[in-house]
Formats: sequence, structure tokens, C-alpha cells
Amino acid sequence: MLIGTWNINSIKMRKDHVERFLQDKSIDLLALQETKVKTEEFPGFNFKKLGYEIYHQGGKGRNGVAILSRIKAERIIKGFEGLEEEENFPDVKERIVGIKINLENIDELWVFSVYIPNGNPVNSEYYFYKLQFLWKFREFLEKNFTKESLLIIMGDFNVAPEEIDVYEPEILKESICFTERERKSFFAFLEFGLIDTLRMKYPNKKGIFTWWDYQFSAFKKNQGMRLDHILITNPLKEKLKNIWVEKGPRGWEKPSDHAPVLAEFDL
DNA sequence: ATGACTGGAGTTTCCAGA
Repeated sequence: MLIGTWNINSIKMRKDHVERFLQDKSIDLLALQETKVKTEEFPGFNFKKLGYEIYHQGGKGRNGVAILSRIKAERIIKGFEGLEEEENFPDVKERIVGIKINLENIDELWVFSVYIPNGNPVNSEYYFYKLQFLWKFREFLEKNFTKESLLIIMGDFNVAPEEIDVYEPEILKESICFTERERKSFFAFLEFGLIDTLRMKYPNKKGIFTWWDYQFSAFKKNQGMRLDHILITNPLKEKLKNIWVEKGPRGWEKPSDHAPVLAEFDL
């Protein structure tokens, strides 16, 4: 099974890219972020034609998460569903969507598409909202699952966890997505029982990024950050065959500023 | 020359993204 995650920075602008990518790679399930359309306004017709079910939660002009899946969902979960204090996170339903699917050899696999708040500027109210959001997300997982559940949680976390995940740690150390507090919050989130698949496979490999600034010819110079992650629980560890960043679409005409991340599972 | 950002809202310019 081939799955992936991609922050597309507007589905209206990137519809053709997504279609092309799904077909080129023959993807079974793709998580999208920043669709930037209302829930009911997702342009789903073409994806349905290609054989995908669409599970989308959006907001007008911003945020928005979706899952395009060849396998039909048994259940859908949105935001911090069932959690008290969900109202303290008013945009969470535009940031988290999950589906439960059953496969031939596996029951109850949960897959999530998530878009963690950006948090800029550092130390602003929004920055602390981001940190709290990560903490609350872990609480949400603890309420609904255990570390033995079959979970794939993927999306744009807006955190580069380690120094090797940014092009120049010295320059970026006080910048959004790479501050000490964000990185600590990310690792605290992982402590629920999640594995960062890319680092599991390539613990020391440098220069692997998923986002490059539109400015400064950043992509050409490979000056990026690794902000998009595919996280899994322990029972899925042996099922993971490979994980990689598809840089191709970042070089297409009028690209998203993120590249997709793909993972192949023995499922 | 050492090098030009993008999308959305909404109305001409601002905000958010990372």
C-alpha cells in the first residue's frame, strides 16, 4: 500500500498537480493540508472519477485537511472529537481529520491528515496556541487510542524536529518551526508512542526537506526544512517498507511550497 | 545586475504562510 501526505497550498490552484501525482505514482491514500476551501466546496468530482473517496474538513480561504482514499472509510473523526475543551481550539475541525479503514489482513487501521498551526510570530499568542495544540492532540490520542493501536498520523506539523532537518540550524534557531520549545513539544507529542518514519529509516541523512520558501531561489539551493511527517505506532513498524520525499512536484509549474512525502507499507 | 514569493479576501492593499 502506497500512502502519502502533501500540503498543497490551495486545492483550487493545485487540483491538476494532485490529479497528476495520484496517477503518476498510483497512490492508494493521500492526506492533504491547506486546501483553503470550505468543507462542501472541495472540488472532488475529478478525484471520484479516478476512484478515490474524499474526506474533507475545510475553512473559507485557509486551513483545510483532506484524505483521498481508494479504500472506503468505516468511520470518520474530526478535530478533537469527544474531548472536553475542544471549543478552546476553534479551528481544530479544519486541522484534523481521521478515517478508520479495514484491509484484507488488518482491521481498524486509523489514518489522520493533520495541519498543526504555524504559530508565527515566535512568542505570540498564536505561538503558544501552537504549543498547546500539540499537547491537546496527544491528549486526544490518549483518550481514543493506545500505543498498540494501528495509527498513521501524517501531515504538516510545522516543526523541524532536529538540526539535520533544516538547512542552516545556526541561522534558523530563533525562527518559527525550529525554536527549542516547538521541537520539545513535537518530541513530547511523539512520546504518546509514535515513530518518525523518515528518521527511523534514515537516522543521519542530511538535506532531506519537505518545504522550501518561494523566495530566494530556496528550492534550487535546497535551503529547506523538514516539516511534513509520517508518524506510525509500533505495530506498524515492521510493515513499513520505505519512506521518501518526492521532490518532483516542487519543481512543476506554479508549485506548492511543500513537496509530498510517500511511504510504502506491506499491507 | 550576484537577482523579482504566493494565495485569498475583496477592492487596492493587506494578511498569512514558514
